[in-house]
Amino acid sequence: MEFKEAKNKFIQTWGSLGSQWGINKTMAQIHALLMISPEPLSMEDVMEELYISRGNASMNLRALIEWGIAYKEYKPGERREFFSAEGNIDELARKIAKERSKREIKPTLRVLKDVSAIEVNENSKAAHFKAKTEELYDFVSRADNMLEKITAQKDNWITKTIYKLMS
Amino acid sequence: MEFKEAKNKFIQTWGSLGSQWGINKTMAQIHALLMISPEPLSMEDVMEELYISRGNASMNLRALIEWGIAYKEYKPGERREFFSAEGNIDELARKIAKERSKREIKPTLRVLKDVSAIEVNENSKAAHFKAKTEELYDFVSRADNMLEKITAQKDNWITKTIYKLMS
DNA sequence: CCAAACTTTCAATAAGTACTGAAACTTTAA
DNA sequence: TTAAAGTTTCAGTACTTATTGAAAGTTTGG
Repeated sequence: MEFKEAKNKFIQTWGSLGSQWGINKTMAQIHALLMISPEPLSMEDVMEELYISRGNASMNLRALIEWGIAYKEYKPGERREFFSAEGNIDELARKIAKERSKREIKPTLRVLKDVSAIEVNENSKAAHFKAKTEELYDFVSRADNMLEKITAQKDNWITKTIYKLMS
Repeated sequence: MEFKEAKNKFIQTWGSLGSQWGINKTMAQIHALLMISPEPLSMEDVMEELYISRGNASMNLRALIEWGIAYKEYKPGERREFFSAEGNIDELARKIAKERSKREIKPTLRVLKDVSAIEVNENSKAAHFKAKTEELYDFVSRADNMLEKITAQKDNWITKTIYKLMS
């Protein structure tokens, strides 16, 4: 396999991985492209490499920046903006975990808390519902907590976690 | 909030959570319905509760069974099949983690291994690509490993993990 | 072996999501 | 202050994915 082929394969794979994880395909592809580029890229570069429109590039670059996994850069003497990806993979994973917790886990916890708060009399279906959703609330909040603890470890959190798990 | 309202809210929330995580909405909704039902449900029950067609119910029930998070049950004297959800949440999470690792992480690792195997001469772009994808391979395989270690712990793996992380 | 009860499949279609492209907006340098 | 360079927005459209529903398939009891 030569470079160009490998590069395309990587970008496609990262893109489809993204869509399986609720991140849109183009956003993940742009991220892949920035990650493997030694130099920051202009929006024009991104458009040309991925054959996408200006609008699409603009929206997804913005989303990447909001997630904190891409940065705008300015080159001296250049008017346009350049973009680069978060280079530290640990940090990348940490930011993704944080963002998903904020967007998905936290809202889910709120709903679980609400729905498990129903009053139950002798209705066995309602009682079962209350018990089950309470159990889920408990589980999800503990899992979220675990994720926070794992990613809070500064450098090499994966290695540190594996090490601790062996004890 | 009364039972019926809470129940709907829970099913909707679980459904949209599912689609954010690459599981289809109906599959997640059926799972939610089975989880909160004290008794196994027939396909007819599922169709009526969620207002979905027979085909849809059939396909998604099958998918849930393939994932190992729902079971077929037979009642004496009843010809039709009944369905129930995995009742143990620890086990549920473990099975989901396992399935996603198999479907997404493992194939990604294969691609990362392949693309990082390119030969590089003095081409700096290719060299950077190789380094970056090797780094990603390393990270992802360690993360997958960590997930396996965490979920391998028999009961209460979340609690155990949190405890170990505090050391 | 048959027909009734039930389940699965899949082509057609609906629903949902992402993308384009042109217009509006913003910034910069002269 | 202006126009050129660059960026964002969003309505319309294309593309993708999920769902229906009817036909085909399967199982069971008599």
